[in-house]
Amino acid sequence: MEKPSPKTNSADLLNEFEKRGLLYQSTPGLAAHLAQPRTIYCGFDPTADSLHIGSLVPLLTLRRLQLAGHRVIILVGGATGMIGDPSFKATERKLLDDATLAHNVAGIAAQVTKLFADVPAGALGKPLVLNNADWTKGVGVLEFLRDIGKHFSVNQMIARDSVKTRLARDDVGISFTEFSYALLQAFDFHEMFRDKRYECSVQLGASDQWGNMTAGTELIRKKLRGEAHVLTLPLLTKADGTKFGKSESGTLWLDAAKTSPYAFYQFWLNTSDADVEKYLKLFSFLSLEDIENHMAMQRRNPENRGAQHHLAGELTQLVHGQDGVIGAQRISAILFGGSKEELTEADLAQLAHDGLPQANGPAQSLLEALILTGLVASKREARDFLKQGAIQHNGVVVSDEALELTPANAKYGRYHLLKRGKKQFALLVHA
RNA sequence: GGUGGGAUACCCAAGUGGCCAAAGGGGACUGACUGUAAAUCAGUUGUCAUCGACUUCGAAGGUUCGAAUCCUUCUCCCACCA
Repeated sequence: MEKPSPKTNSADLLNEFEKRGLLYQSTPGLAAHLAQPRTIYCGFDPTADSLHIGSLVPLLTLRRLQLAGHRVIILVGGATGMIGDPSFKATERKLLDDATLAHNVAGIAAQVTKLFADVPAGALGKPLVLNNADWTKGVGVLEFLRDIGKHFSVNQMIARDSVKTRLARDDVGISFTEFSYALLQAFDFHEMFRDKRYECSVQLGASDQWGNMTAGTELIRKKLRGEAHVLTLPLLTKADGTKFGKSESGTLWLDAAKTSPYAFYQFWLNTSDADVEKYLKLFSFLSLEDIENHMAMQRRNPENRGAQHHLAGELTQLVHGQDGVIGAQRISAILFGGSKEELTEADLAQLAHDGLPQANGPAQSLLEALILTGLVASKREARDFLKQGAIQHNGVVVSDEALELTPANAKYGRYHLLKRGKKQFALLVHA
């Protein structure tokens, strides 16, 4: 990794970023540059039709910048997505076909548009969502190699750490296609810098993008004699060393249809004590003073998990809106509040309505119901869980796989609340 | 085009005729303890079933009583050379 450059502390905003742990590296002179309203962009690769929480730090940092009076561009990589970024990746990327790519670009564009809908326009205007395919598609190969490729030194490119990972391995290599990714990304920056509609002069990205990003500032300097800057965000880590952003159910998407607001809320609520302060600083819009207050209370009464509650509430609000938070909190209160025996019919109807994993069906065996609701992957696994005492039916541990779930033993003649392990719930509802 | 190497379960990786549903590690999950935390300890981790059966080691054929392991063809990947 290239060494972090000296950081200026002349601008409050960057100062704040640094205190929050949002600033990893930046180009010299960034603080002075940001003294005036600027346009700042960050790119997102359309590897799926929704972004996931891994993209939340850059997205929210863009939000901070827009709120501070700058204008931000969310760039969806319709063009670069065809290539795949090799930075620090162990193996060659899978290429996506055109239809998938178009679908993904559209999905992400809609998503970020919604996410920034409530942000006010600054001196330069409202946030923009762009697709780099718009200016990349029409460029010919010869033109590109001649005008852009000429400015890149292969010697420098292969010296980068982000590429070395791949060059060093003896079982995989790197294709020229992937190797070219940095050129395309630099070209994007160059185009948005040059275009009078954007005059984008700053790029934001994760720390693993440093090489690709500075390739852009170099290109702008050489070709346009322009001044452009970059700043990178630290890679998010967890205190116990495991990977951030995964839960039992897999990737946490920002799309409510892929990850329910309830599951999203629960993810943040389950943040460990060791990580919650860091997350509040990175993700929440609370001031540093307020965060310190939360943490003081947290240290006095860690079992209340006040900091986690705030984190979960604020982020669910940002991503899923008021309705999302209310639903998620309601389900959480019902499921983790009192005894399951006390659930009212309205509670259960609410759970079903708020998107708890559920299935509708006639009377059937417990084993079948577990599979139908998706709580278990196979009968084999279901028997395992039953044997281990990990399955509850309406609040009671059950171990008989043949137990018939009928309207007779359902709550209010309709609802079977099933639980696997400590936190996985699902409903079987009779029509 | 030439030479050599490789493809094993979620991932990494051992295995080179039967003792292989396949070592080991990671990850994940479950139980205990707790605060829906962390750490720790114990267990589970191909599918279906009562013993047991079935499918799986890049793909398709073949040899054999028996194949992840041997043979043939094919697909894909990598390195070096031209």
